[in-house]
Amino acid sequence: MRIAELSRRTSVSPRLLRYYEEQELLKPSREQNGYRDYDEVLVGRVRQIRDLLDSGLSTKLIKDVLPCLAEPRGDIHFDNPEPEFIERLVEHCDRLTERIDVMTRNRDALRNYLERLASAADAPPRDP
DNA sequence: GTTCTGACA
DNA sequence: TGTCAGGA
Repeated sequence: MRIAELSRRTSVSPRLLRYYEEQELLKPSREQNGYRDYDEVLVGRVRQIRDLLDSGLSTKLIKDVLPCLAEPRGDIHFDNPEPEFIERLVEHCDRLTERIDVMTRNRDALRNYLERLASAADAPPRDP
């Protein structure tokens, strides 16, 4: 499919899709006229890139981790054992854990407020 | 009409 | 990231 269709199906602008290619996150083939030709499976890959980016991972790290995540069940890539790489991933996991904790607390606080609000509505204070 | 690359904000 | 230019 061409860039416009992938863009429509992933809600990612053509500009960004070209940028992802520039960062080597995607490598679509080309039609004879030079137009990018995206494989069906890339729809899922683009969404995965979006999720990873949203989680705060850099495009550089995503580039290295994508092939690992894309691997079929069980298989693990050991060809990239660089300690630096592992360290970055561990750091990111830690950051995510921290954010999840913060969000969980915020959600619980809001939920609690909402519950008290509902209770107050059920048993309103008697009016004069 | 659609996409491409490069450049600028 | 969006947008514009100048081509194909």
